[in-house]
Amino acid sequence: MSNVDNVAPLFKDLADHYVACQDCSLYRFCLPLGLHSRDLQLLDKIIKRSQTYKRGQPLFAAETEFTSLYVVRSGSFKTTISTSNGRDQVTGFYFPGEFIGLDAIHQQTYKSNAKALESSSVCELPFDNLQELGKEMPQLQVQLLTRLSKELAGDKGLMLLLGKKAADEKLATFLLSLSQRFKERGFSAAEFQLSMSRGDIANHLGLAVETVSRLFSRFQDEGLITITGKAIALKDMEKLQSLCE
Amino acid sequence: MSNVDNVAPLFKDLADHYVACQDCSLYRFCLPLGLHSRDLQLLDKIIKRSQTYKRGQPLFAAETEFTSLYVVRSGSFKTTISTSNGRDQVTGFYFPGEFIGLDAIHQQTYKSNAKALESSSVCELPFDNLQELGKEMPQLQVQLLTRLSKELAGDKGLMLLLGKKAADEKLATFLLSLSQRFKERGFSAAEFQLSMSRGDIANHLGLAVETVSRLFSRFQDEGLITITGKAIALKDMEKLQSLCE
DNA sequence: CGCGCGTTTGACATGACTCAAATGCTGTGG
DNA sequence: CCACAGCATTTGAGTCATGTCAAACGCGCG
Repeated sequence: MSNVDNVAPLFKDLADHYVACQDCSLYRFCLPLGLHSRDLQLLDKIIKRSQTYKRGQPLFAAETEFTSLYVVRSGSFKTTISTSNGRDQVTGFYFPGEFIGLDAIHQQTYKSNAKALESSSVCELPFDNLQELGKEMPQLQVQLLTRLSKELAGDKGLMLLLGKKAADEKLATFLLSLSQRFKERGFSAAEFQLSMSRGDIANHLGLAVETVSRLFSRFQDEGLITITGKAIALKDMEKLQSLCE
Repeated sequence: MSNVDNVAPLFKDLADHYVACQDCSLYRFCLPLGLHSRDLQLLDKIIKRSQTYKRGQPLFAAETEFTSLYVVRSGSFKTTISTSNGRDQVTGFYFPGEFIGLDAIHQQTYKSNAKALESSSVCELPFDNLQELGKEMPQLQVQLLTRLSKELAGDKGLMLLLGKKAADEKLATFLLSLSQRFKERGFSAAEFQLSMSRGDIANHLGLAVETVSRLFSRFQDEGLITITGKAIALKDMEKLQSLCE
């Protein structure tokens, strides 16, 4: 049994077969929210439910032509950007219902790399078609605007984390942010799987792998969490929360 | 003579009197770009050209109701977000033609504080009116989307800076980014005024004030820059550039 | 079953922060 | 217009959190 299947991907039921937006279990977190039935069907037609992506497989690469936005359908992804000398920063993790590629709109070029963290699938939204549709569906444009704004606000929070927080505060903030996102999707806020590696977490938080590893150990010793491999349980949310300020 | 007037604010000519979009010297960097003449006039009508803001004066405060987007007309602003225990992070500096408040759309609440860095003025765009207009002007929505995407891309770059760069690389990157933005606006890329304090720069880059001060001195010793007070001249762009990777 | 990589743990080095103090600039009030 | 008060900036010395290097471990995959 592969590592990938070992950890059941989120919303795995959506991975392999066609599901129209209106029947999709992600509907209430997703773009079409608030569209009328007729509009929904039009949107449905431009969505490409593409193949699945295996762990490590790129969804798109930096510096390639921007064609589509993607919404995670099942599994998870990470995005990274790189300096010219090869250092890179994990800019985000993406879970079902979340958009990937929003930062590519303005230059019509992807400026990040996006990779699957586990077996995953996406809904592909060809941007030109989406914009055509947007002309007749203001509500769709509003949704897009809102999504962009939400990611922007999240990134400002990350800037606070990266610029002002100590290592333990960073990790606590990260864990609670994941927890919150799983909770919103109807999963346990206290127990979940970390589909990304320690290296990815460390990179994302601006820390060394060793620091993250040591912190996981310390948090466990202090009774804040239980962690075995990729499975984590948050045991003392209040203390974690108090670490975040 | 006050400090504020000492340093001539950018686009000061726009500060005090009414200028229609089509006559505005910022037109080609601004929202209305690409709108038809008729649409431009409609947009013009919803814009509030509000009073000027003095140094330190808030444009809006975090946790207050979101009503408007703002475009800087003259001068400059900074935005900050805070942890619950009072630490705060400068999330951005804003110059003429740039949008402030885009991260507030999704929750209809400002989540940052915005403050003038010098005597400044803005165009206020009441969001509800803007959305009304957007329904009949897809081009306007596209512009908005593009602006949001651009800021998002910039923030990803800042995450790379905050997470992966050493102090001197951070400062070099910051200086060149300012240089680039001034250049785009038709100003000298090599010589400009730093309207923000050393403290603001340090905070924005995730450094201590002392570190920034020392780096300015070092850069000067090494012939990379000349700096006296708020006036800076970039003397060796290539070396600065090589520090950024 | 064995190789390889991700993870953990330990020892040490160091870049950047903190504390402290001198200096300079700015805005204010006389 | 000048003098003073207060804040911003610079510079120096010492500390510390986190990174780097190194090695052992163990899980997962072929």
